[in-house]
Amino acid sequence: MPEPDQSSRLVRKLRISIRLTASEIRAIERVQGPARTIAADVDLITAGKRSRTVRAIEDGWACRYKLLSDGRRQIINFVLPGDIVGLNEYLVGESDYSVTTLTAVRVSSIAPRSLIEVFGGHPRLAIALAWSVARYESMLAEQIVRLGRRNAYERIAHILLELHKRLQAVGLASESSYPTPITQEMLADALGLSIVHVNRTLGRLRRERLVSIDDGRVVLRDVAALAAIADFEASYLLQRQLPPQPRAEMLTGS
Amino acid sequence: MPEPDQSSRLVRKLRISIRLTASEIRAIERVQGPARTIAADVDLITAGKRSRTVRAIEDGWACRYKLLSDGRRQIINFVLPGDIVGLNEYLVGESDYSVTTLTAVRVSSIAPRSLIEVFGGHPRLAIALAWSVARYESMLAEQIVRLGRRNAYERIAHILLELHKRLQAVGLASESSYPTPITQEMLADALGLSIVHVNRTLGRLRRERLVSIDDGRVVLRDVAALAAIADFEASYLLQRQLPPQPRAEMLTGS
DNA sequence: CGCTAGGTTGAATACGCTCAAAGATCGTGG
DNA sequence: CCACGATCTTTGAGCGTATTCAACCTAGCG
Repeated sequence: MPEPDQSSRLVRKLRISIRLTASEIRAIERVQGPARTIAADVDLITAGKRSRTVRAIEDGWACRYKLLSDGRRQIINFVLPGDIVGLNEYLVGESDYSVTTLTAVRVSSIAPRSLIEVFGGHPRLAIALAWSVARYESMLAEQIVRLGRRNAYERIAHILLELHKRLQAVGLASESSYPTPITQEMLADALGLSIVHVNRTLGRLRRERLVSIDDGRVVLRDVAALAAIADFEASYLLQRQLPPQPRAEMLTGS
Repeated sequence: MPEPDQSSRLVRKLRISIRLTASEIRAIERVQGPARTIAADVDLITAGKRSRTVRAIEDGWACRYKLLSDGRRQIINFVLPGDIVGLNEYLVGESDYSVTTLTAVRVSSIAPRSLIEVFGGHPRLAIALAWSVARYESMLAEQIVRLGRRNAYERIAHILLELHKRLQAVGLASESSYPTPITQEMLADALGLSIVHVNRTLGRLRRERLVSIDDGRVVLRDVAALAAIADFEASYLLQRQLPPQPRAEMLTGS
């Protein structure tokens, strides 16, 4: 029986792209401050305001969203354990979007300077981080395809599969199900649909024994059929293991 | 009379975020190889293939897109002069998306290694690049909002305004118009609409004397009205000038 | 026990799609 | 030089997906 993985979610996430050494793992855990808990429905980042804090999500869900002036809301993407929030905003100095917690969230702060110091000593970690930023871009691109060229039925199937893969990567999903705080309203705002239509479409998926969401848990009853419906291709999420000495020259310039 | 700006599009783009010194400008121009021309409808990057070339677009239009297995196409974003293509793909080693030229395109190659060397000597250039990557992410996020929460009329107004601002930034648009190779099919694929519906909606915008696209030129006849319709907020594109010594510590770790 | 948040359902409507056909422009080959 | 094909645009008609409005249900909580 394998012993349970006790490392932080951030470590688990970065591990996907690179096999980390013990010293690298310690280095990551050193940049993370002590974890603290933030309640649900609190803005981590507010649109239009300066943002100088970088955080790693340890537990709980958040989302990045934007409001139109008439109140319509669009969720850009969901933020899950293992994700880093605020790096982009720190860089630009101010955010165009808000990030809000959907549940109580356990986060640790990261001092950007200490991040840089660590990268100096562990260039492969810089690569792992750059990789994860690149994967974030791929997720945004896939969200664009989802909204632009998939119908409601396909969109829901697709996003539920994506969340499954992402949670699996950090050890938070079983083979075919995962706990979730997601409401039909959140799904509607993420998928560019109305609540009513999400409800009806979820009902159809349930009647067809493909997915159900009950009691805070998504159960994928037929992953293969769902993937076919959604034209789901997980490669944009999967991160291949880099070779022992990956393209370190990229960042060190050596 | 101000003399015309002869610098490369890449320099002009990077200049937006940072006031560049003469030596920095020379450094940028040194990393760019000689410009060469690529025909229209040629893939610069092909989905699923390894990609090791990084290019700066000097002239012409391209787009990043993805095909679903049944042939539906979604354009993720348009790639304009001044943009860099392939950095993300170089990092991940392989791309999930294709990038194809929409017109003949003049590009210069950038050797990633020389890029790193230059950053060593000019840390502010690294910041300018990171900034432009962050702005790219903002554009993807705004495309998500456009597709998820705007109707056809608003989407078209919004994207035409965005293209205007982006082209203005590199000196390719006048106060209220710009040349464009865009077809109604491209607009449809970018905005998640059918060609027919794009045609009808463009017709409406033309009849209302808001925009017209004629003879390869977009003419914005009433920018203020368009911005109101689209709820267009240019802040996600505008890049503020950094202070003389910007957060260089971020990248140098000093 | 009443409030709130979330989920469910029906009916009418509207936005956008598909299918179909035809006009316009341009390059090319007979 | 004109005909032909190719690409892009335009328009009509009918249909379907998704929206809006409205009402009602349920569970949790103060």
